[in-house]
This record gives sequence, structure tokens and C-alpha cells, in this order.
Amino acid sequence: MFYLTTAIDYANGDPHLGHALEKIGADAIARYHRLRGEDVHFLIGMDEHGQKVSQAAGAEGETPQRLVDRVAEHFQAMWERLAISNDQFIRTTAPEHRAGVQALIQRIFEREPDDFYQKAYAGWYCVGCEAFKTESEIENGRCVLHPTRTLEWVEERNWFFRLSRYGDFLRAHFADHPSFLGPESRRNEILALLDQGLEDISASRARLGWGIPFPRPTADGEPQTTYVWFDALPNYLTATGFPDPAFASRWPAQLHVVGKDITRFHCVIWPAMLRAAGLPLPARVWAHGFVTLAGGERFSKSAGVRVELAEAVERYGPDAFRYFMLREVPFDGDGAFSWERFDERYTADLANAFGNLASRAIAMVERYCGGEVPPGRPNAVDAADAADYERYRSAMDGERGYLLHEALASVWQTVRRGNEYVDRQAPWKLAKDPARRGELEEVLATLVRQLARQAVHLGPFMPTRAEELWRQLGGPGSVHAQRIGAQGGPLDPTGWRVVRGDPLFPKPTAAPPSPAWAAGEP
RNA sequence: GGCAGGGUAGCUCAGCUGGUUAGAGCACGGCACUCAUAAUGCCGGGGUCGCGGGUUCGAGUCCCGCCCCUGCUACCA
Repeated sequence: MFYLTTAIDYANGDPHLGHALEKIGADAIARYHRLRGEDVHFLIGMDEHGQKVSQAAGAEGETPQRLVDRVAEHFQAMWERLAISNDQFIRTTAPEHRAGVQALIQRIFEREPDDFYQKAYAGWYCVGCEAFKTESEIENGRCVLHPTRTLEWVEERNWFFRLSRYGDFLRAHFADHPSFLGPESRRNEILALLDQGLEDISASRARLGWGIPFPRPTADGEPQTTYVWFDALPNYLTATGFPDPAFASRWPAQLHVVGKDITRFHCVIWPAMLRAAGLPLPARVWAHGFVTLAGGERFSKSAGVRVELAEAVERYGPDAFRYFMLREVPFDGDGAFSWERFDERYTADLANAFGNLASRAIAMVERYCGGEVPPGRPNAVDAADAADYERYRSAMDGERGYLLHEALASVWQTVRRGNEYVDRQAPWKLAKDPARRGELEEVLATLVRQLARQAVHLGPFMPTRAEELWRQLGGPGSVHAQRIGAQGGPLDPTGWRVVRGDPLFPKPTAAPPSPAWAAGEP
């Protein structure tokens, strides 16, 4: 069982490029593991509690539940549009999640009663925000967001979780499991954090309205609401059905895909919570970077201008968008989005290099072989491709981390090789000489073998276009049903009947998007 | 401030434990070809390898100093 998750998205706005990058990347990983024949469970979801949600709802004159219902629909519609293949979609407002969170807390109370304790929390409280403010949120003694209001010094009693106890455990776990957190730079940051020592964290709040009731009241009798850490992070666990004993058939997760900004929560707080509950830890956490907007172009954050996700997806369709994001933004760091780069990549990589290679190969099989792929044996081209696919594999399976951009680059090495091979062999010349029929057939068979491999390996990245190529090649069944790795023998397309179709990636006809950028929130 | 990682062709980057004329892709110029979405292949122009010292027969690659950029330095989900 390969159980992987993405961070649950906070339901206070619609999905943007950043959300999409994470889901697309995780989807490629999930689909890759399915190609390897593994039993995959892929979880995505929404984080729907908290002050900001209830405030946003209040501002729009509706209930928090109605707001999150609407936002969740927007997210799910987008993931469907992007062909995200999640097996499950969890929402923290679901009754099952609520029950799971409370069960987890109870379990910690039972196993490690000393890990929860009550303490008066004191701090500057902003009535406008309905929340306590930290130093960084206070300027001149006033809340940055509500400078007209006066901050109140408020004390309330709530539950704390003894995170400080788990520093040694976490250090040891990191030492024993070098690949627990990647990439390396994030790992080093967390190790530095652990060396500083940990402080305890809030587990409940009294003034929090929109959330899961904390299972135990405090001594002053005030009902408590579960604070974010114990509400949001356990979604990965509650999604398995916990505390139903069957949860163990899926837990622990093999991989949490998260943004680099929340690695700390996933690599310190979450493991400590699980440890306290006596539950196994996830095998790995991968922290991806962010999509930035290219400076010096038409877009800039300072101008309050941003790229609309829907517009980017519609530009060349979901598959091309997925390709661009995962090729251009290294999955272990940041990368910029710009329409110019998007157009360049689309034209050079997808339309010219790859789409056209498929077009010319399929056209020649039709013209010279009546559409039936001639027999052929693996040759030097296959051997060279194999080396590229070995790099693809090591970039995808976590061996060196999750370097999706490198995997794509490896496939494009084979595309480059294919174009070079066609020109060198010049099958259109061979076709004019009946004596060279054998050579012609070998060349065309080689090309189709290459394309078939490319279709299979690009399936995780461009599921729809890969399937369309597979269909045009005359491959059996679905490209996504193919298996690579140990169980998969070399593909042999002999006898397939190719079907010329529309270009996989038609050349752009329209000019780049007009300056219709929307002035949004910065 | 502290810790960490970076500054290499117009753009995005590769250059492992120091060693022949510093590489790739895109973009740009020329040539070739015609199967193909006027696509592709080949050749080429283009870089004081952030700045200044030092070690060495020899440094983008090591050492010192400086400049600039990014991330982290815990209750925002």
C-alpha cells in the first residue's frame, strides 16, 4: 500500500497556482506508483475550521458551513479539471474527522496523561481578529490588521501539549531515518530547530468558535475547542477511518507532500502527536517549493497582479499546464511562472519536439506500412533510452528525492534522440528503394517503440494526452494500465494499427493572454 | 543578529573529491532535409565563471575578506 497525501488546503479562498503545483506533483507521484503496479491510495482535502473561515463567512453573511461547502466545491472542480486522481477527499468538517480527532486526543490522554496539561494562556487579544496576536503582528501596540482598535491583555485557560518532551525522540528519529524529510535543505532547517529546543504548543482554545470540541473541559469549566494542530494535521490519520481498527491497513502514510512553509508542522508537531498516541510515523515528508511570478514581466506581486489558475489551465489545456508546472518549477525548490516561458515550453517541447515526432512517425507508418507497425528488435536507440528511463525512475521513486522536473527532462532526452534518429535514418529515402524495405521497417518500429515508452512514462504527467497518443499508436487497452519496472517487459508494438489523429499539441493560434489580469489580493 | 544555501552565456540551469580550448536546453544566425504541427537535424556566434586577495605547476572548483540574493530562526491556517 502506497498511501500518499497532500496538505489540506485552507478554505478561505479559491485555488491558485500554488495549490495546483502541489496537487499536480503529488498526482504524478501517485500515478507513477500505480504504473509500478503498487496499490495506491491518494488523499487530498480541505482544512475548514478556524477564525478566518468564520470571519469570511460572517463578512459574506452566510454560515461557515455554507462557505466551506462552496469553497470545497470550487477546489474539487479544479482538481477534476486537472485530472487529479485522488482516491479520497477529506474535509475537516466531516463528522468522521471530528470523531477521529477526538479519539486521537482521548488516546493520548489515556497513554500519556502527562502530555496534556492546563495552563493559563495570556497574550494580546485583538477583538477585530478575534485572535491572540504575536509580537510580529503588533505594531506600536496595535494590531497590524486593526490599527484603530485597542489590543486587550487577555488570559484564558486551555490545554497544552507537551511537545518539549519529544525533542530527543525527534532527533533520534531524524538520525535513524535520513530520508524522513527532504529535500536536504529543509531537513537541515528542522535539525537546527530541534537543536534550539522545543516549546509546548496549544491544544485547545476557549475563544475559538468554529472547530471541533475538545473532548475535555478545563478546570474552570469552560468548553474548549481543538486548536489547529490537533484539528488539521490528524486528517491524514482520520481519513483512514481511525479509530476503527481497520485504519491500520492504510496507516502509516508512505509520503506526505507538503509546501516548504509547513514542513515544521509535519516533521515536528505531527510526529510528536503520533508518538504520544503510540502510532507509527509516516515514512516520508517531501517539502516542495513555490510558484513565483517572474519579475520584470507584466506580472508582479507589488502591483497586486496575479495569474489566474483557470486562465493558465485554459491556455493550452490541463495536460500542457501540468507539464509546464512540473517541468519549470523544480519539485525541490521554487520556480517562476510566466506566460512567455509557458508559450516557449509549449511550442518547443510539446508541439515541436514531442507532438511533431509522434505526427511524423505515425504518418510514416500509415504511408509506408499501411498503418500496421512492422516487426523490429530493440537496438542501440532502445539501449540509450533505457539509460534515460533509469534516471527517470530514480527521480520518481524517491531514491534521490522527488525530482519530477528531472524525470521529465529524462523523457525529453529520448524525444530528442527520436528526432535525431529519424533524420539520420531518413526513412522517406529508404522508402524509395524496395531493396531497403527491411531497414525502413526497423526504423519505423524503433520509432513506435520509443513513442510507446514515452506515452507510458508521460502518463503520470499528462494523463489525457498520453492516453491519446497511446490510442493513435494503436496500443492495447489504456496506457494507464501498463506496468513499468520489474514486472514490465520491453514494449513490443509489432502489429499495432496506428490511427492518425489531430495533433497532440497544436501550435498556438491565439496571441498570449491579453492584459486581462485581475487585480486580486496581494 | 545567528544558522544554512546560493551568485556560471539574453533566459533557466549543470559543472563530483582542483587539471587539456567552461557545458546543456531555450532564444538568436547559417546550412541541410522534406516523413511531419514551416516541424526536424547539423554547424555557429555569445560567458572578466559576483568583487578583491591568497594557496598551488595549475582554481568556476580550496582558503580569507567584501558585496548581493534566498530560506529558517515555532501557535497564520
